[in-house]
Amino acid sequence: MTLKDRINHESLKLFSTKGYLNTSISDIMQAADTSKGGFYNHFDSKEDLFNEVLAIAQRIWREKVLYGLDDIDSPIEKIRKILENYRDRYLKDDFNFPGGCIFVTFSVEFDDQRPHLMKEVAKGFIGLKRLLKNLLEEGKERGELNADVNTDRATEMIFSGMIGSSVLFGVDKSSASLDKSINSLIQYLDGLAPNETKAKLKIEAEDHLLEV
Amino acid sequence: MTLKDRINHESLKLFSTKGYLNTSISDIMQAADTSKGGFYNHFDSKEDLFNEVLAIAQRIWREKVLYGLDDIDSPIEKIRKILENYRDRYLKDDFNFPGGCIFVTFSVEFDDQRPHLMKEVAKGFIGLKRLLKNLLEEGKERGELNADVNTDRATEMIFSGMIGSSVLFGVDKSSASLDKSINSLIQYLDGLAPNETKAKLKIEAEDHLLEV
DNA sequence: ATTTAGAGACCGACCCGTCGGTCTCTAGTT
DNA sequence: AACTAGAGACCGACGGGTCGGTCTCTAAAT
Repeated sequence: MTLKDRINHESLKLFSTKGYLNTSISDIMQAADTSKGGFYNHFDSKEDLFNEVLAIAQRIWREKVLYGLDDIDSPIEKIRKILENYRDRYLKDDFNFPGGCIFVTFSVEFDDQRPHLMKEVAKGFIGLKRLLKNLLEEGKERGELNADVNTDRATEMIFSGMIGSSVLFGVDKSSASLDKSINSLIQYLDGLAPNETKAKLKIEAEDHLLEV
Repeated sequence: MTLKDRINHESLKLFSTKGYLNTSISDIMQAADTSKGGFYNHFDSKEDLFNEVLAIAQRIWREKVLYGLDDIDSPIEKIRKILENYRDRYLKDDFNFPGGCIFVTFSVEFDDQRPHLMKEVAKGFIGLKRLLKNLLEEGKERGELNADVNTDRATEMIFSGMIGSSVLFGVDKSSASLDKSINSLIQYLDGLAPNETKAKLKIEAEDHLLEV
């Protein structure tokens, strides 16, 4: 592993835990076991490093979260897979992101003070949201969702649920509670399916008949 | 308005936009139009200021988000009111929190580097979650929720949805998109109600009969 | 009513440490 | 001998915090 790779990887970890602004070059030097000279030999500036690390983080995110999606045909099952990947392969990835979702960290520290950096980070959010929306719409077209499901609202629920879950995982660092919140999203997704809804519907209709 | 109040209020605003660690005493001095001496005459340290500001933020949060709850009997309607307050009275409160939810900002910057400060912030999250859970359970007991609703999961959905919404509001600062994400949560809440579910159920049952 | 003493609000120069970044030098490779 | 990766001394700006001092306001003394 070259020094540059080491700096990139250690920066990724530090940024995910401390954020960009609160990570100093000294922190990075120490973690990567190098010096000012070693650092500035490979990077023009801290912001230069940031851009490289962001690109790496996005690449890893894609690898982790979109893993195995091509093997799945159903758009709704793809979303389930995304949620599972997000939970198990991305947020719990202590090797790359010991501090939790790096994009959430970035967005919170950049939103009001580093607009030009924020822009790059926001692109990722927009991409994820669009992906979810497209999959939900395709799922609905294919009849995998109940006809009365509003895909816009479902997108909002899953998307903000994912972001919220990762913030809360950052707070308590508990795998168990991360599982709970992501599993709730998966259950929510299941609840949008027409067959289950209809099964539930039948049972309740019967109950209702018994009651009346 | 005394200098101390001014410092507290300006700090509240600055912390909500820039976070605690990235707000300097100089920033605060400038915003409150005072000097080092003026500042340290009222506060022992930056952390001392933080504790005071946190208490103020929590008080405002309660005032804003729990506003009008006592006039409502139904626990589920209370949750609806909380969501509406959270959307209109809290997150859009530019006077106190121009940078969005201050607790999210704090939690993201503290989670891995200021555990003792994190603890205080986390208490608020725990309190909100418990409040939601209690209301949902009470709502279910009263028959305001469908019998098959899992209150634990519903709590997770609403709670992480609220947190996620405020992060995303911080990113795009768009009232319209905040409305969309909070309204989706309200619609979700409505979907847990037994009457609506049964009405929907009936209609769909009829449709199903027609199809078969 | 006037004087005056003291409390404390407020100012800003200053301290030391750390920040991001530059520069020179060394040691190893080719 | 030429080149280069890396080391670390160094720079000015800025961080949180201190300190000597001024100004104002109140309350007791006259």
